[in-house]
Amino acid sequence: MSEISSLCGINIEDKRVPSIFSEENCITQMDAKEDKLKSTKAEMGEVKEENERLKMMLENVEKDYHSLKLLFFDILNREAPNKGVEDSYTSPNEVEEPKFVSLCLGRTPKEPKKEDKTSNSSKPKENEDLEDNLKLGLELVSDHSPMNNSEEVKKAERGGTCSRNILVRTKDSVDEILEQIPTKRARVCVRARCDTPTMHDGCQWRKYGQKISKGNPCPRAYYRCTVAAACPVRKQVQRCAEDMSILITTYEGSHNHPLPVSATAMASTTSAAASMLLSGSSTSQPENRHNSAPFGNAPTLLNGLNFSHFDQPSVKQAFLPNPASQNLFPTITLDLTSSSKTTNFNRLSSTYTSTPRFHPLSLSFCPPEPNIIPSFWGKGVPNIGTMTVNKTHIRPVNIGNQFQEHIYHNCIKNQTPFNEALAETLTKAISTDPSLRSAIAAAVSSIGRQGSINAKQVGEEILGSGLSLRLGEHPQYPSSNHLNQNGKGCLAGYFNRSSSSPSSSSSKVGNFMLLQPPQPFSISKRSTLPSNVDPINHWIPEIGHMYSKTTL
DNA sequence: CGCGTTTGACCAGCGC
DNA sequence: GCGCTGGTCAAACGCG
Repeated sequence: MSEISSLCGINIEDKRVPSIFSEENCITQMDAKEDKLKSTKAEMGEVKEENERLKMMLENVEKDYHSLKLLFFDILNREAPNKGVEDSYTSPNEVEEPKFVSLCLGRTPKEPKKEDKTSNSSKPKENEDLEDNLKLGLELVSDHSPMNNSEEVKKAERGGTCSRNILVRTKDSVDEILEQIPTKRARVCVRARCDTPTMHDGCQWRKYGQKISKGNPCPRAYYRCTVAAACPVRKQVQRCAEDMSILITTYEGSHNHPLPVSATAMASTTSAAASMLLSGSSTSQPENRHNSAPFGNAPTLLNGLNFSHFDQPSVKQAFLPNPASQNLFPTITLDLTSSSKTTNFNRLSSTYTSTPRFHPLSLSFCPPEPNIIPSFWGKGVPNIGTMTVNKTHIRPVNIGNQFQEHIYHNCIKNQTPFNEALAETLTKAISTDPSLRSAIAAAVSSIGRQGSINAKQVGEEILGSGLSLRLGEHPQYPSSNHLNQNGKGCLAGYFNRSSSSPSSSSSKVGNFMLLQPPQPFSISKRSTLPSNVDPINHWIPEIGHMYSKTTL
């Protein structure tokens, strides 16, 4: 009763209750309040149900998160021995599918500077770094930690936080490990021919600064992503001093927001490149350093792409607009130009004298020698797709990918022409490496945009015309060897195959949408990984990672 | 007037 | 410690 009375807002005992309040009025009001109470209770019930549902969802998410963690470390544990093994290649039929691909380009705020301050006053020495990398890489195999924790942290910080190595070594503490994952911050440098001040990559950028950097008369512009308020992604844009038509765009960080479809191509490119970098940059084996070609940093063929691994102390950074600062971060360069020759690596390499903490990777689509391999992009389109073949550049480099070795072994063991080996390997690479697929897709998309050609059109041209991308048979190609000229092709065949799969995240055949990275899927979807999710690419938006795993 | 760009100042890291 | 350099900030400016 007291409850009801209180609900009426009337204090029955209150002597000040006006006499005009008749009992009838009070009862009417009480009825109204009771109705209100009932409705409130009903609402509370609904809220409780909703709460229960949310709890269940949270539990599912936590379960999923836990299982993913377990899976993650299971993969790491299985992958660790392979990484260190001298020859991880088994057989063409046993090409290991990529377990997962991290697309995190470094989500952490600008912690390195602070950490550097507090970690160790002693300055890093390149040899130490190299040794550190080597040590850490070996520890991946041995799972043995000769260093104490503080040393470990110092080394990690000085060496650029090789989080993956730390991961393996401290796998007992999963949460602690996961916290360290984002500490490795990668940069992706994209070189592309572009007439406009900046490359159109689909994102919204706000310029916040411009500087004249040393060694380049062209100013460097600094941009922030403005798609989301707190997006940490930044990019630096600078014209190449050697060739003003080349625009060097360096991306840093990962978007913390859904990307526009038009932006996913470049984002996936940089992410894929960064994932390659992060997955392999720390596991260079010493023999690679010593057995390198005289070029040393000669681009090595990986997945049919020119992949330079600058892992020699003498090798300086190339193509990087800000060599000094970028040493703080692992950097991968995607060369989407066609003019740069292999020699550029040498020439530019000597331009900079700083010692990289990280050994930048260059993912080049350019021919080291002209006319040595068919380029397969059409005229009028920036020729970024020139697959390069040059035997002298082939050497197995353990950068976390077996494809290169695959090619190598195909050539050596099977006595097959390199080009055929490449064709076979590339096909397999594309079919098994989602990051590569994404990179190629994005590259093609960006071609379309840069060349004022609709990417969709390009894709349709390529896919719809039944292409002939027989990479190994360049004599069949005329000088230009454009992919979209005629014929049928491995790439097209693959893309068509992949797109025809009902489980593919994007289903448009003959449209380059199919090459876009999978759209972020919701938590509820992630918890069960339904069949309509791309079984290869799983985008985890919350942590900015793309997991590529067929059996997640 | 709002938004984006420009540009000089400031700060931090690094090498000498 | 000092100077150089890269990166960032923020006020001024310009444009629609």
